Amino acid sequence: MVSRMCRTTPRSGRTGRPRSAEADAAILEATRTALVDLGWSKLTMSDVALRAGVAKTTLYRRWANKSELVVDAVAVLFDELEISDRGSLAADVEGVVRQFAELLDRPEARTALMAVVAESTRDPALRTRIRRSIVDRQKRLVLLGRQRAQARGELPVEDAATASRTADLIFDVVAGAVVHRSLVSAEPVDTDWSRSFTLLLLGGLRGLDADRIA
Amino acid sequence: MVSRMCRTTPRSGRTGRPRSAEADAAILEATRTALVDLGWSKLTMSDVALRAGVAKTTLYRRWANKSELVVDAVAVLFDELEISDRGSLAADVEGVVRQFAELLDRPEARTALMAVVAESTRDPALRTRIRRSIVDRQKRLVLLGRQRAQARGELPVEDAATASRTADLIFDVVAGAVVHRSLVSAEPVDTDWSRSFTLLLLGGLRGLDADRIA
DNA sequence: GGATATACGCTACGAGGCGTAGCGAAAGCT
DNA sequence: AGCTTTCGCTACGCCTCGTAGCGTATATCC
Repeated sequence: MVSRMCRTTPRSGRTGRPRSAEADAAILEATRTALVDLGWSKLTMSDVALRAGVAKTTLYRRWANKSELVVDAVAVLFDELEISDRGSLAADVEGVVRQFAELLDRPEARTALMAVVAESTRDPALRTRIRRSIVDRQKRLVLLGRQRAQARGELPVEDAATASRTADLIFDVVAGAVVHRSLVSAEPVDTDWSRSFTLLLLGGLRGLDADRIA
Repeated sequence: MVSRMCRTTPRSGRTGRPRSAEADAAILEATRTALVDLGWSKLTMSDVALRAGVAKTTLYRRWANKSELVVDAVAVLFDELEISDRGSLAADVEGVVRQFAELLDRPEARTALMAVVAESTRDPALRTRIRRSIVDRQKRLVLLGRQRAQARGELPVEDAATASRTADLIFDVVAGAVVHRSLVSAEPVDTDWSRSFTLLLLGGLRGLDADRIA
């Protein structure tokens, strides 16, 4: 639960007045509500500072720009995702797909996510920040799901290298498809779609195994 | 090939001096090179006007804002995609995946695509513009690929409703996965990945059929 | 306690983008 | 011709960005 919050170096030296943790929390909260009210493009640093009851300079002491601030503000939302054991791999996948879709329905998430990814195409530092605080942390869902499925005998056990590549593939397919469905196609991720998608994914996984055996 | 280019109404009444087609082309071209040089966030209307050798006011007579201009400038890139007949469904899918990945490697495409999608989450007009000029036009690839595969006997023929839903699903999975792989995970869409992904997808499609029969 | 070091709130500022208004000139159409 | 619309140009008000400078507050170290 220790959110790393790797903002502008808070000076590892420990002398002087420490940064206010309340200010941190207020700023991130204000950023989220500003995202809801205004969206990414109309969100301004001055507005966030005003909402947080903090001076604008305080924001710039912690975050270099809007993108980095928003990544930190939104990252915590993704920690709510979890893959609960529903008895079968299909049910587990379907559950996490629905959860992810609900997350993307929240205005602060949908407006921020694509925007920071777009920004990251020209900002390597931002890209690694996104990976560390959002993307990589969600791979746990894939790993856990696979682990459970293997324990149930639904999926074969693979060597480490293959397992890693397969997990990456699954992650891109699941996250990509859900994001594309809800943000680009702008169609609902309802029960029907989730079920069809899960069927497609699991069938595909069996195909991968079959290919490996053959 | 008639690019609809539905910008600010060019006055369907036909009297008066017509808009310069050269200006149109110069502006869109300038927008693409500006995207390469500066990226989405640092691209300015003034800069595009300068590059195009056109007054800034001319831009605003045609496009309401940066997002709409960029959508039109980038849309033409997607028309280059084609699904050539490579003899098998697997080869066809793999080919279009690689093509799409190459497109997303171009700096003007990668920086623009996510940005306008992000913007569209708060701008319904922009969203429909994106759908019409980019997304929907690419579904032809899915439809054509399926058609060929059915002719080869690789895929069963379905009724119209099922076919439409399946096509949408495939589209979201393919486009979503490739975008996520290259822009979010920032990993290369190389031969290995394309092959694994195709295997997963085709295996999944067989699974969908099996489920429908059972 | 005092010295030091940092964070904070505040004000002010220059730089630069946005989008519009108003002008005279150009280029079509009837 | 006369009408209509576009074009290039200049100028403008509004807003945001990100920084500098100041006095004050709050920590740690001696």
